[in-house]
Amino acid sequence: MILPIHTLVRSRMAEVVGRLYDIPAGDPVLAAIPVEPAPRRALGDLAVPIAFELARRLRKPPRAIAQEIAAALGRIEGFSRIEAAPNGYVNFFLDRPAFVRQWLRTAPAATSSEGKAIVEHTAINPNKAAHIGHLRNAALGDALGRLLRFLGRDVEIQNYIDDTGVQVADVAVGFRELEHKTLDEVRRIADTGRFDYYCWDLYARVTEWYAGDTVRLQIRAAALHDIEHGTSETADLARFVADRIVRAHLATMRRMNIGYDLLTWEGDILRLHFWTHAFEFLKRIGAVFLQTEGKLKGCWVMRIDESVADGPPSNDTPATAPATDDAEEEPREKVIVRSDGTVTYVGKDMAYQLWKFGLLGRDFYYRAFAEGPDRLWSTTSDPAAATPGAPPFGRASWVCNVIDTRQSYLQKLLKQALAALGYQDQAAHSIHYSYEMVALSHATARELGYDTSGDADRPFVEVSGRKGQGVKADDLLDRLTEKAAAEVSKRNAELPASQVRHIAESIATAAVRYFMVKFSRGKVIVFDIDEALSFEGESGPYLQYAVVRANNIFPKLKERHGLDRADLGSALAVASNAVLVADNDEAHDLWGLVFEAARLDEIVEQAVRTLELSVVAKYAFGLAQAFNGFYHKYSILNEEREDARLWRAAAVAYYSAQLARALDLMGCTVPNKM
RNA sequence: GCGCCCGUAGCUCAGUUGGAUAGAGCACCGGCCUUCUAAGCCGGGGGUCGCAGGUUCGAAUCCUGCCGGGCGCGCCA
Repeated sequence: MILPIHTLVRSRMAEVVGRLYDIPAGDPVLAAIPVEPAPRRALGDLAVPIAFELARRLRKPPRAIAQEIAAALGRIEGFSRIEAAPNGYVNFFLDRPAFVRQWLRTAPAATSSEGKAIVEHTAINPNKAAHIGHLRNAALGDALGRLLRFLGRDVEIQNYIDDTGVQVADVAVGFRELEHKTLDEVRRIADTGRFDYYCWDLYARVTEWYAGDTVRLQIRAAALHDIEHGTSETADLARFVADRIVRAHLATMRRMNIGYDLLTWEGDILRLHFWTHAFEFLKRIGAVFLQTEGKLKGCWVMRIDESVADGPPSNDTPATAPATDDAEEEPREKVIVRSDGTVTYVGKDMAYQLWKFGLLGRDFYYRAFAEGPDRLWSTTSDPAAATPGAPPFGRASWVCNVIDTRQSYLQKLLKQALAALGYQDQAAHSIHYSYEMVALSHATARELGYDTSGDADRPFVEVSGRKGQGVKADDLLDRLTEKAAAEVSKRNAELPASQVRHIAESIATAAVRYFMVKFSRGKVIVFDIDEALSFEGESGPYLQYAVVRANNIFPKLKERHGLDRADLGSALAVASNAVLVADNDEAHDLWGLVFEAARLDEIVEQAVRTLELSVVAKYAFGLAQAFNGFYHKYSILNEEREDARLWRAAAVAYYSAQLARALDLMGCTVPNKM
């Protein structure tokens, strides 16, 4: 664990500096002492630049201060050396042998006393196949859940299903009006082919059909009404479509190693009158009110406070808040309940959010949606359909909604509604995990045969389910699997087809998942098919390969030297430390690999704190690079000095375990061959 | 118009709390498979960090203004 080391360095530093220069304990200089990884192992492991900060105050050159601090620190348990660099850094050298021996033992599982965290992600409209935009969402959401669990948090993953929205209604209308199909006929289509692909095309056709004559929009409105209330054929059709498409999405996500704890259906929120309940709250408190004049007359609206921050709450309120003295600027109002009495998406979401925090005073019924090793629960509004034994869902202390940045405005409203109801704490723990969208590069759009003339002067082409324009998730996975299978067969001619297939699937998944997290979240991914299909350079397969090669060493080590991977720890206990503590490239390179591998915990902590998961991807890649360099430079099996062989094997064993953990955090598995 | 995001090598992107010589992948050029898997490694060329001010011992990073691009701001979700 590297974290306690930072803490140790910080506290000893604060103590010594405070004593040396008579600085009180509360001084900001001592409150947050920066501890950085040193740029090169020859310079040290941890570096503290505090002397620069003190230089002006003490009117002394940084170098002299650093020297005084280093001398005063003396010896600290766990460090072999502490020295002042000529430029003013105080550098800490870890006791290498002690740490390698310690790290080689299995790391204790982290535990957290914080309450349950709910992560909502995926939430694809159940009316068409999943596309690459949805993959980014799911890859990020799933990885976030894994990171939180890594930190010991109790995590619940929810997938929201909008089964009563316009998108499902549109496909139901398509089957009825364009294809004149009965429910039984639609069922036959679903049973005999790729239903999500079929609906993908149908949805695009319906969109065009509406555009052909706007009168047809009334049909949509009627269908929507039917689905929300009625037990009509259209409602049955919509129910069927939603159920089948959800199952298709689950299958797609399974290929990505993504699963859920609970499916929450919007229809259940409606039927259980969650909204009615939430509405009473909001009315009583005055958070929503009936507009009696203007164009919003007859609507229940919420006044929008533009000052509500999007990110984590900052406690320093800006004293210089810009005075909105312009009277002509009328306050923004957001419709929550339409004049016809129906509730908008925002309203339903508020009720859902309140439920997530256990604030609604109502609960769903639950049914088992899928059995098997990863049992999946689903909400239901029918007590008779409930399955006994459901765990206590909801009641979280931290809620994170993974939704792209285009919904920032609505997520802000959600937060504000909680605050307006007096739930300041929950509002502060209502997190919008916002990320930028996925678009298509012109080259890829052209390759897929889309008409991009409308986007000719734009930097990229929009992905649009409505237009049926995009790369389907399963198509991408299929292409990757096919390509990976060819590569695996090429290298392992003796492998049976089933095993090739299995490995290829693992590679394909890693390729997609790594691709989706390697970009920082604020960056638009301009999806280029050739780039995504690459297995070289900074890619998931590169990382997998770096673990596979390392793991291959151990059976041979056992065979040739009779040394078991599990016994490295005890073998090291009697090995000489010389190869690790020398001041030469060999020692620095060996230690460098181990030290880098040990930074995983720190990286995870940073990724969760900043909600920037790309740091995990970048770290894993850098670690793989470090190993590949080491692998080429230093042999293990052919190393003649026994101590060196032992330390190297230990370093590689530790590295490979750590990189495998990092890969697992991104939902990637490690094949035994590639 | 208002709000949020982006601008770093030819292309795609990293750059942590402001800190040591601004890095990586792709592409390009040159090397390395009788030695643990070449999905790899080593070397090379390639930079006004959008522009201009400011703060600081120190700025790609923080502040202000501007320029360019994207996305929001609906009785859609």
